[in-house]
Parts: sequence; C-alpha cells; structure tokens
Amino acid sequence: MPELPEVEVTRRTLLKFIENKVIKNIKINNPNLRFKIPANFKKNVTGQKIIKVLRRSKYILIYLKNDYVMIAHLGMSGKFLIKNNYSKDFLKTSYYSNEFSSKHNHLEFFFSNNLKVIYNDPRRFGFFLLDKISKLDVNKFLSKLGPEPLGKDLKKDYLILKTKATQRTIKTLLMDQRFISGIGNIYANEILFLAKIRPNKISSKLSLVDIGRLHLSIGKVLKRALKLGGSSIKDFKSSVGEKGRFQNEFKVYDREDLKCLRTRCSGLIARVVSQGRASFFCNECQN
DNA sequence: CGTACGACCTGCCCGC
DNA sequence: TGCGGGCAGGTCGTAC
Repeated sequence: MPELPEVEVTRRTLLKFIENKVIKNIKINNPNLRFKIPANFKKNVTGQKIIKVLRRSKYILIYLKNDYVMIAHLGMSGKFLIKNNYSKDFLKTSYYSNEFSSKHNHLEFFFSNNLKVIYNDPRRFGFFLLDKISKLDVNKFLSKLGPEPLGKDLKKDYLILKTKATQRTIKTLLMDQRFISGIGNIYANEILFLAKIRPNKISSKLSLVDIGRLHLSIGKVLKRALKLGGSSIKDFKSSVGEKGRFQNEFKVYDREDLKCLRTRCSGLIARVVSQGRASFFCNECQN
C-alpha cells in the first residue's frame, strides 16, 4: 500500500477512532511479520489508553499511557480494518482484493467502545514493534530518517548540498529514506515528471534550476496526493473505506507507451527498470 | 565508507 | 483449466 500520503491517511483515520480509547484486549494470531511481534507486546499494551497517533516517514507511532509506543510499518501490503459491533465493516483498507483474507489478520485490538482494529498483511513486509517513548530519539528505525518532505523541514539548501555529494541517480536518492523520508516508487516517478528531470539523471549533475523545480515538485505532488486521499491501485481502498483518487492524476506511473500528458509534448512514457524498481518517464520532456 | 543487489513474502495477471 | 513467470506502493543485510 503505502507511501507517505497513504500512511498519513491511515494515521488520521486511526487517530479518529482510537485516540483516548483503552485497549481492552489483544489477539496475536500470527506474530510473524518482518520482525516477530515481541514476546512482551501483549503484556505491555493491554489495558493501556491511546494517547496520540503520529506519523514519521512511513511509520505510524501509537503512543500509550505507560511510556510505550507501538511502531507500525505497513510494508507493501499492510492495512488496517476497523469494525464495530453495531454495523458491518465500516473502515477497510485492502490491497489485492476487496475482501482481504482473514488468513492474514496478524493482530487484533479490542477497544473499550466495542471497536476492533485488525492489522492484516499478506506479504508480511510490515511490522509492529514496541519501544519506550523516552527512547524514540535513538530508535533504530527512526533516528536515521531524513527530513519530512511536507512542511518546512525540507530546505532547498539541503537538496543542493546532498545532491552534489553523490553519483547515484536522483530517483534512487529520492527513495533513500535517509535523504528524505516518506517518498517511494510512485511518488518519486511523479515528482520527477513534474520537475522535468529524468529518473536516471546523476544527482550531482542537477542544475540549480533542476533543484528548484524538484523542491517545489516534492511538496506539490505529495500535498495533492494527500488531499485526494492517496493513491488506490489494485483495488486498494483508503482508510475510510473510500478509494483514494490520486491514481486518476498519475502522469507517468504505470503509463508505459501512453502519450505524455504535458501540454504540447508529443512524447511517450517509457518504462525502465533500474535497481530493481520500475521507472516511468517521458523521453521527451524530462531531461 | 558508499553503493548495488538479492532476499524476504503472498497474490494477481498474463501468456502458453 | 492449469501452470509458470513476472510483477507489486518497502527496506535490510551482505558483498563489493
């Protein structure tokens, strides 16, 4: 599922339902995720009130009253399902199919208000871990992340400095979470299209004009995607049981051989695999 | 040190 | 209809 916009949509929905609610019980159906759910998980989480739900990069941070925080990552196929006792499923995210298989319900949280939150993840690239809130600043996953791309954290001077310092391609760099946190394959492709930069351009060769456009494009693409509820591909449904709509505005992602959508450009969208990921770009207007 | 690549998983889709 | 190969929104450990 998830890059920054999808994770943020998920976070906001979770927050709405579980903030200030108490976890009455937990069922761990299958602890095997990318990392095994720790043995002390159930003990430290049961009975706790949810204080707040934050996001850092693609991680969802669920703060508990007892100085613990659940750190969740959705990997490629992780999603939440929220149910209550009165109605059918009223919140659902799904990836490969509309009805995701309960076979992959790894974790179930039972709340004080007849609310149940399920974490489902067929591919098991996601995880649920626990850390002390007071130790988050040295957390293995969080401490190495680059700046958030939304808001004012990401400075143009930082982009100038960092792009100059490497011979990697700009797309690889954009997807490197230590450089900027939260951008994945779809949004890297879309950002580079808007910035008119080829995905395989060597970072150090970007001009100041390139970097200026890149800086603007990062914010524009991610904000627009967030506004539209993220991207829904392969039947993914966003966190309110509705599909995201940003996929309707894809300019390059999954558009191989189709016409470039830039005004007055007659190019076609190319697909090239590099470093194991598919890059989509217009051969004519991205340089 | 920085960088590239295979590995980790399941499920869907397409072509034979 | 069945099967095999390729593909998928991520990231880490390992080998150069």
